[in-house]
Amino acid sequence: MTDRPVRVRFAPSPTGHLHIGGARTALFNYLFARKTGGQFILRIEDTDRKRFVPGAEQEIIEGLRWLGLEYDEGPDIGGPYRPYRQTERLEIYRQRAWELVERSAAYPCFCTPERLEKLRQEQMRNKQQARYDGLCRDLDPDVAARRVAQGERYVIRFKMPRHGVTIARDHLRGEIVTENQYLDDYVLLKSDGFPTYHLAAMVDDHEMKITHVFRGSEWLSTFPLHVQVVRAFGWEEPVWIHLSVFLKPSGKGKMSKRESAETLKDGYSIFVKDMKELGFIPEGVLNWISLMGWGVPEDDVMTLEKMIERFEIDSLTPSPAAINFQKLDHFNRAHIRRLSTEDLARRIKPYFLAHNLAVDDDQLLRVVPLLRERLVTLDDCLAFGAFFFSETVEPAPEELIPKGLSAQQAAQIARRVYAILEAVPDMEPVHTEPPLRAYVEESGFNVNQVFGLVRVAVTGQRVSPPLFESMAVIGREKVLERLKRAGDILESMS
RNA sequence: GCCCCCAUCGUCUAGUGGCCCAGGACGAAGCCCUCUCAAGGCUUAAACAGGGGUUCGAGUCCCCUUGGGGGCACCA
Repeated sequence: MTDRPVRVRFAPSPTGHLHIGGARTALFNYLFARKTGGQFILRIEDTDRKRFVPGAEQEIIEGLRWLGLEYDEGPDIGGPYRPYRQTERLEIYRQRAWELVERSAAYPCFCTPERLEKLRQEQMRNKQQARYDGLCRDLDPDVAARRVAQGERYVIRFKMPRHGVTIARDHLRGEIVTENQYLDDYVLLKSDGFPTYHLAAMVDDHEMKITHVFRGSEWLSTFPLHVQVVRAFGWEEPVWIHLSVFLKPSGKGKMSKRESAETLKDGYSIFVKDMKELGFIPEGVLNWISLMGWGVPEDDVMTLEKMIERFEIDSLTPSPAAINFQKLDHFNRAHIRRLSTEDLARRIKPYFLAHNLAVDDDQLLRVVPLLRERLVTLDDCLAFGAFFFSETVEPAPEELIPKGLSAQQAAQIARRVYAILEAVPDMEPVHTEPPLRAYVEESGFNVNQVFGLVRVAVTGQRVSPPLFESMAVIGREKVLERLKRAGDILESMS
């Protein structure tokens, strides 16, 4: 059926933040489009006025842009099938709904919400499945038309076959057979004139010539309906691909609002908008979400290009996947490590600037190689390397004293190291390391004691990038200054 | 309650009837390297949910049970 050029779409509703589940749906759409040379479309499904969140559309667009998932048609860039916002297509849905009425595949329903609520209560009480009882289903079409003309409030319902079965085909699961008796006469057009998803999405997918529908498996339960609607119109069906859902890290259920908020405390998030601030890079996030619900044989650290190359809809998996933030860390770190020096420098510079550190670009370029393999998230650059750019460091006095030594011995080491480094032509490791190692030898202290002290003295911290390389970047003046200061502190303690 | 979907190491997964005493990755443990922290290298522990079939042969096909998930709206 897919001799048509591939056209796929990501169709979120602007009702909240763009989360990783949505991002992954967008990713798979994107990968498939790029893989096949087809088009990737962004469509905004904003027909629910009650849940509409102002700004949500913008957040979706920004999120996709940040991730690098460029679309070919969309509300902000237009395209041959515009508009791409459903509230701007209301007339189309209204006409299509009535087209179905004319084909006797749908009917106007005048039942009030109150009556439906009562009906539902009663069915629940009798432990029956809650569904429409079909009161308006067999109304005379002329009578119905007259009532509509008179301005009575109505919805349009789909006339679901009462008997037989509906066979729908999901690409990952095969045929899904549902007995029609369990299906309902779903509302297609609401009384406010807005369509429901069931109508709008089917109409748009058809009009926009969508060939493959990637969507969350929460749509599986209404899948038979959608297939029925498409068939009632006599349209060609797209290939349906229902993606697995994301479960919380424990694997028990989906993440709640509260749980989502709490992950932020641990430095993680399921919302794309938070990722940048948490120091994650698009490459890492993309790689992470791509591997939930997609089985790649080997070498799973991939760039977008690599993903496009390897993407196959047949290797998508239907089972739910638990979110694992440790993997986010892993992929983020792996991709940071792959960044060029210039690129990484550009990305971490803002973090230093935000902390009022004067960043010299040449110096930054020398810092990056020392930091690169130590960063899990971009903001780790501060914990690891703020001392490179700060005027002074504030070592904790007790940390200056190596294990097993007295303050006096420590002071002696600091003074001696100062003297050795002062005598050396520059701070390059070839000049600093040999004499200091020689000193370790003759002094009888061990490397950890001596280098540890120097590390705390010049970096202000116990953990840092390699000492000698770091000193070379810090520069002679600051190194000596900091060593002197450490010596002073230690002397005052002894 | 009813309907639908899913089911391999803790997690993400490979596996499409014999190549599997089940492979990779994350995480864990240990060793090596080492100026700290990382990175890197090597090694180890760790799974076919249970029960019935089908078959010469089942992780792979069928059924049941169990577990998990989703849905039962004039929300998407």
